[in-house]
Amino acid sequence: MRVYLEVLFNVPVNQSFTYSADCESVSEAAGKRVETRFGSRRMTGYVIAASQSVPPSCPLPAEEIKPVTRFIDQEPLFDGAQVRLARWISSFYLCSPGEALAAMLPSGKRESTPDSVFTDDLFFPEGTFSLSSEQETAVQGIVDTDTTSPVYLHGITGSGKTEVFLRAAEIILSRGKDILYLVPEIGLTHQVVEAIQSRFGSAAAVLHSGLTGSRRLAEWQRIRRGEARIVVGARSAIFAPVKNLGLVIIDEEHDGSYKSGTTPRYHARQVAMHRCSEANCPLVMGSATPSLEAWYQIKTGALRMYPLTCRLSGGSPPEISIIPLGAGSGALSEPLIEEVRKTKEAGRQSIIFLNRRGFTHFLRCNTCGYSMVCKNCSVPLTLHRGDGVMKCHYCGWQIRPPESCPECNSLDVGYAGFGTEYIEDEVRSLFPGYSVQRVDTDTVRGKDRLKTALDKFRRGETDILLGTQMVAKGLNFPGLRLVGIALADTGLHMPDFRAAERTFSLIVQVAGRAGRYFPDGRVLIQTWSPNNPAIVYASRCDIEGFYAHELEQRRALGFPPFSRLIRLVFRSKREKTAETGAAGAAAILEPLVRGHGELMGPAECPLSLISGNYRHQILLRGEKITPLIRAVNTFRSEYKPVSALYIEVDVDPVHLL
DNA sequence: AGCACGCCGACT
DNA sequence: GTCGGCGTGCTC
Repeated sequence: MRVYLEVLFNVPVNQSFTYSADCESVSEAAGKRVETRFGSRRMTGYVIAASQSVPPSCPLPAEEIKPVTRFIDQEPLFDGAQVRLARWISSFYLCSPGEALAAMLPSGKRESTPDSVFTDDLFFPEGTFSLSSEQETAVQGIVDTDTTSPVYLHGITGSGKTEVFLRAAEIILSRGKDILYLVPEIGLTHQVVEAIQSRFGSAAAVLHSGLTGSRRLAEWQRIRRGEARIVVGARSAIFAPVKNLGLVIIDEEHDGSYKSGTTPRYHARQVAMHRCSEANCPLVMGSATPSLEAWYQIKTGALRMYPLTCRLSGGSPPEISIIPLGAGSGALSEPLIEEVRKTKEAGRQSIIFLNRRGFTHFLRCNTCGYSMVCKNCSVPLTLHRGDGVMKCHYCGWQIRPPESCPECNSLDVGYAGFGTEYIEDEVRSLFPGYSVQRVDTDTVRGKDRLKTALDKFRRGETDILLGTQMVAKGLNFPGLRLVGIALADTGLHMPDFRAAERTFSLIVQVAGRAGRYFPDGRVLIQTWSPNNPAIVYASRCDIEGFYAHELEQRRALGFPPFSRLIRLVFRSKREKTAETGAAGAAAILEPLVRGHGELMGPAECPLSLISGNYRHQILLRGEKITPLIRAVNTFRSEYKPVSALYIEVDVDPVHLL
C-alpha cells in the first residue's frame, strides 16, 4: 500500500516535507524515523503523520514526491503526545518543530542489550524505616491529590530530601502512574541512581550521559512499552515517553545544567511545568539553595514549600570563617595554611576549592577589593583596552576607568588576574610530604579517573584534594574536616546579574561538604570582598537573609524573577556585520516590544569573540514572556539577516556571557 | 543547518 | 583562460 508521510527534519525550517513509502497499513508508519534523501544529502527524518492521500500541506504533485530510503525503526519511537510537546517547545523556545523533536528523541540506530543485568527484577517497595515528621509532611504534601500546585523541598545537605522523593515515588507508582526523576548533568549523583536502581529494580530506567546511542534507544523503548516506570536522568530525561505521567521530581533545582545550551535552548524545569500541567500531576523540586525564581514563587505562594531542617546523619553545621585577602596576599593565606596543617595532624583531610578562572577584564581596587559596576544594571563593567573605556554588556553604558579607587582613593587599581592557576605548585611547595590530588576537567579526563581519584580520597589516601565544581556536589567524605575556598570572588565579577546568586549557592553547597560526619568541620572562605552580601550571608548560612537581599536587588533593577528575558545573539566572522546586524535588528524589534517591555542594548557580548565569531547581543525584557516571544516571531519574519550573520535566540537565558 | 548553484578576482 | 571566493536559495 502506498502511503504519504509527513516528515520533519532537524533543520531550522518551520515546515514538514512529504515522502512516500510502501507499507502494510497507514498506521504503522507514524512515529518512526526514516532515512531519506533531503535535497542533496542523506538525512534522518521523523514521520509525524501518514495517510493514503497527499497531505494538503504539500505543494507538489504526487509524482514529484520522493520515496523514503528505509524505515530506521521497527517499533514507533514517539506518538502524538510527543509531537504536540515538540510543537510547544518550538513555539516557546523559537526553534523549528523538527529541531525540537530531534532534541527529544534518542539517536541510536539499533537497540542493544545492557551488559549488566539486574539481579533483582522484582519491584519491592521499602516501607520499613520511618521518616521524620517533617519528611512525612512533605511526602503527604507531594502526593496529595487535592492540590496540584508544585512543591518545593527546601533542605540543607543531608536533610533527607532523597528519601522524601523516593517515598513519594513509591506512592505514585503504587497508584499505577509513572515518574520522571531529574538530576543535574554532572554524573556524580551516583547515590541517587543507585538508590533508585536498588529499590525499583528493572522498573527503573537510567538515562545517563555515558550511555551509547543504542543503549539509550533500548532504554527509551523499555519506557515506551511500559516496562520501566520510573526514569532517572539529566535534562533530556524530561522527554522520556512514560505512558501515564504521575510525578516529576527535579533534584538540585538551582543547577544550571537544566538549561540546554544548544537549540532548542529549553529549561527542563519549564518543560516539566508544562508536562505536569498537561498531565494534571504534581511537580516537586528540591535544593538547599533554590534559584531566585523558585524562591520568589515560594514567597508568593505559587510553590508550596516544605522545609527539611534536621541533619539526619548527625554532625553539626561547620564553622565558617571569612579570610579577607589584601595587597601582597599569596594564593593561600596564613589561616588557611595553618588549618591545613592542623587537619593533617588530626589525621583528617582537606579540600581546597578553586573556582573556574574568573573574568580578567574587570577593574579591581587591590587595596579594598572594590570593583566597578554599571549604574543601570549593577553588573560588572568590562575593560576595553582598545578604546580605553569600561563598558556594560547589557545596556552599552560606558565610562572612563578611574585613576584611583572611588571607594578608598587608593591608587592601586588594576586588572591583574588572580593566579589561582599556580595554586597547585604553591600547595605542593607549602606542604611537602602531603599527598595532593588535583581534580578538574583538565587533569581528570574520563569518568573512571575521576571516580578513582575520589575513591582514593574517600579511603583517606589523599591529604589535600584540589578541586573545581566537580567536587562541590553530592559527595560525602567521612575523613573530610576542612574546606578552603581559594577565591570566593571569581564568580562575583562575572558580568552576569546572577553572579551573586551563583556565588552564594556555590559557597553554601561547598560548605555542606565539611562537617557532614564530624562536628568539628571548618570552612575558610578567602575573598577580596569580605563585605560582599553573597559571601557574608553564605558564611552565616543565612539563606533567608540572602534571598531577601538579592530579591530586593533584582526588584530594584528589574531583573528576573521580576521580569522575563529573551536574549538575541548576533554572530559573524566580521565584527562590523555582527554590530550592524544587531543595530538593524534593534530598530525593528524596538517598536515590536514597546508596550510589552523594553529593549536593552545592542551591546557586545561579554565574551565578544568565540572561535572566530564576533558576538553582539540584544536583551528583551518584559513582565510577561508571551508578548516578547511574539515580538521575536514577528521580527524573524520581517528581518532578513545579511549573509554570514547568524542569530541565536535564547528564551529565559541563564547565562549571559 | 548544509549544500549546490552562480557570478566576480588572482593564478598556471 | 580557469580555480575559488562566499552570497542566495532550496530542501518533499
